[in-house]
Amino acid sequence: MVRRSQTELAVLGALSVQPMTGYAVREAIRDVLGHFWSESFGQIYPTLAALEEQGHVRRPDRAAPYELTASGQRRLRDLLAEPAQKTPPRNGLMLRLFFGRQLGQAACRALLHQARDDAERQLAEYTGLRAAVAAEATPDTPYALLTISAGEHTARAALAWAEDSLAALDALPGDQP
Amino acid sequence: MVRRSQTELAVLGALSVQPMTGYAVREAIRDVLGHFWSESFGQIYPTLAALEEQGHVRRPDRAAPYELTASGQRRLRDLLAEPAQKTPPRNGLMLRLFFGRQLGQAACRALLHQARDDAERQLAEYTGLRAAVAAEATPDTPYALLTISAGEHTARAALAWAEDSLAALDALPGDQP
DNA sequence: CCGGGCATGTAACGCGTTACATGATTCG
DNA sequence: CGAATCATGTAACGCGTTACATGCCCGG
Repeated sequence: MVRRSQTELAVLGALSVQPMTGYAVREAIRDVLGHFWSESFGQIYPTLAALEEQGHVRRPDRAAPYELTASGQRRLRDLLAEPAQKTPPRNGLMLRLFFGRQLGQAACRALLHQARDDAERQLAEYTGLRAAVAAEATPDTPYALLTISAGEHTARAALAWAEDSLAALDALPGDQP
Repeated sequence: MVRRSQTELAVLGALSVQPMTGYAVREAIRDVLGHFWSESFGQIYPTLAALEEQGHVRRPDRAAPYELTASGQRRLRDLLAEPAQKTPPRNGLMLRLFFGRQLGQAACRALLHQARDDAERQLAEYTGLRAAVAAEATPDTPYALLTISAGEHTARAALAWAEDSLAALDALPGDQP
């Protein structure tokens, strides 16, 4: 089974919004998709070069931003229609908590505090982001809000879980912090 | 900044429960940590070989299961104490929904249905798992329950989000399915 | 005796990150 | 004029997956 990169999809998607330089593509992915996607320079530039060679993107001249061609537009739709391949799970926090007895109860509490604070900060971020996105209504806005909503739900779940878990550790016999 | 693998940690952690062959380590990771961690054969065997060379694990003879040495025990605690490095986010579902206008409303609905069903199935799985783990009380049980609880919270959040989102798409002007 | 599970590895490959190198432009 | 930002790339490396190769042992 071939494992295919989804970098191409992310780059084409970014360019479908508006023409951009490679640098701007990276910024767009970091700032707009950053909550659920990431790409590094070392991926973006070679991908753009390959896309240009295949005629999916074009630059009027070397200084101009890349823009989607008709074939690139088609390619984007094809890639979007492919099933999303899930990355294998790798949650370092869970790995540590699972072996929490080896790590010690106090350290586990610290990890959970950290997780709670992270979730709170993220939730605030999403709330601000939602306001910013909702302000300007484009045909794309409803879909962007879907992904923000997912972030909010996830952050709230993480928050509740961390607090449940801190309570559960408190109820545990043994050294209290 | 060095990016360090956490495979070593997962393998040492598995062996901290009981001595195991490489094959059993893989099964344990798949069946017990599977909800938040994954390793493949191609990682496990070389890691075991390296750990053996460093004296962190030992095999009485070539057919026997690996067991932790005192130094391996120490190594495990050191690795557990290191901060969990988060893998960069890569959520193919969100990527597709974000560009949902290009993909089409009907296809988005299909993705969300799929997500809802997945979340429901997972939730049921966690409930069963919780019962199984809670049945046998060991000092490790409370920590295992923490990770199961995280799974439950996450699955419930995904479920609620998918249903919210389906409703939001229904409210959208445009082609209804 | 044969199929399936147990068991141990290795080789090849692709993906992705990090670090390095370089230059233009802009702004204080 | 010097620092920061914009901009484009390349090289090296590590991680992880997949596929391949091999053999043992046990139950039907």
